[in-house]
Amino acid sequence: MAVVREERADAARNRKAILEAADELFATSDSPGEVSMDDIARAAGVGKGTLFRRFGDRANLIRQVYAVRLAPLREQIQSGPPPLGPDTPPRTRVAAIIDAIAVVKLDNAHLMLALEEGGGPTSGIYGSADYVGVHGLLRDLVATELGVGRAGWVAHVLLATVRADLLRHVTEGEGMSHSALRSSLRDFVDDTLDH
Amino acid sequence: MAVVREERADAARNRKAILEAADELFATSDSPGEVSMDDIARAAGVGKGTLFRRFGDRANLIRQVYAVRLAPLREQIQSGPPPLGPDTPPRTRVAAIIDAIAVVKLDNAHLMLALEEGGGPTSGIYGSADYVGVHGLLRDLVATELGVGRAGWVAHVLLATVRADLLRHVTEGEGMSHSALRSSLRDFVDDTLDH
DNA sequence: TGCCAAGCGGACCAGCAGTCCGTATCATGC
DNA sequence: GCATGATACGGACTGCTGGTCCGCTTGGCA
Repeated sequence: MAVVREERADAARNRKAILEAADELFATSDSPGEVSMDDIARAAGVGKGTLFRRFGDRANLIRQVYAVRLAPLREQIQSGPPPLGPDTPPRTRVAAIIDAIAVVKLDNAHLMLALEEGGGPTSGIYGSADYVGVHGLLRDLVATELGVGRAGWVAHVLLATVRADLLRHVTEGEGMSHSALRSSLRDFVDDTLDH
Repeated sequence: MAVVREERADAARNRKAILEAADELFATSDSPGEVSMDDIARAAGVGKGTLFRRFGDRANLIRQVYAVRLAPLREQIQSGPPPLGPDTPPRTRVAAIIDAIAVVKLDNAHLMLALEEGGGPTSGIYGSADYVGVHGLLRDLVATELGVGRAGWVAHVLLATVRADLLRHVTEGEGMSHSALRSSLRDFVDDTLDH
């Protein structure tokens, strides 16, 4: 077993600076597509080489920023208290998870757009570990209500319902309030699980 | 009233060649993102300037190709016989429309991906006339079943359900057959309209 | 303090969408 | 059939992108 090399201090500092700069830029830019890697490097006070050395490519950088923002939610779902944590009746938990995802995406709209737009060339969001993970969990939860046959598909539909661009269109384009949206979403989840 | 200038013969010929070449390239390429405008110009036997003169930019070219492929469906919905045409009970019609959209997207998977990926920088699919149109129609149809309050949101959800990347993931990634997918979709639409 | 793996940065590259303009072609009036 | 001006053509060109490369610097260990 090889000893895992400790990350050098300057490397760690730069990683942090890059993640923060990227988060800031994605959060403030109107369209995430127009944030370039050079912009991020400059904002982080770092050379472009460093940026690519740390993160490999743009898609991965975006995923990492996203992972930071998503960590608390993942934590809550994996081992937090009800209604998100494991100690919750399936139906309630599904509703809570969908609601929580919606909230995170509404709060981090720009970043989530960046992820869903440029997250991967061929793969898209559906290939990401995050999607697969949450889909699997929802599938299992839904299966206890509707049976395994329909669960996989229903879980996809539930997640399609909280896609960042849809949420943005409904709130910014149609002017629906966040609370009205969340309530529609809740009704929809309820109805969907009623069969 | 100014007489509308007739399109010159060579211009018309080139437009057709470009649309056909683009359709072909998007249909055969694995990832639509890797089809460049130069590729299309070359395949159409036309200079790049011509291509941009006709279509303005990439997003618009994709929309035009898409419009050609979608024309028959739009026609059917606007004035065809049941179950797609206007002379159909709302519930049946909604199901038929969603199913027909799914079929078109499954049959033209690559092109639809191109549209949804690169259809517009900020706007995305939700800004497109096609989306707005079909959403409006579905909203009205759904309203007769569920009331106007929920109709707008439900129409969005129904359409989110037939997004090209989701359909692709479920069929190619998870290996679901087209018929199984369509049947899941039909069940889902039924259930959704049952409230 | 000396050493060297690890890390750094920015010049560099290939490829992209989109522009520009000198040249060629079409349609029309005669 | 021909002259003529509007229309369209094409490909060199621009500016910018994501990503690579490599000579130089730095951090951490002995």
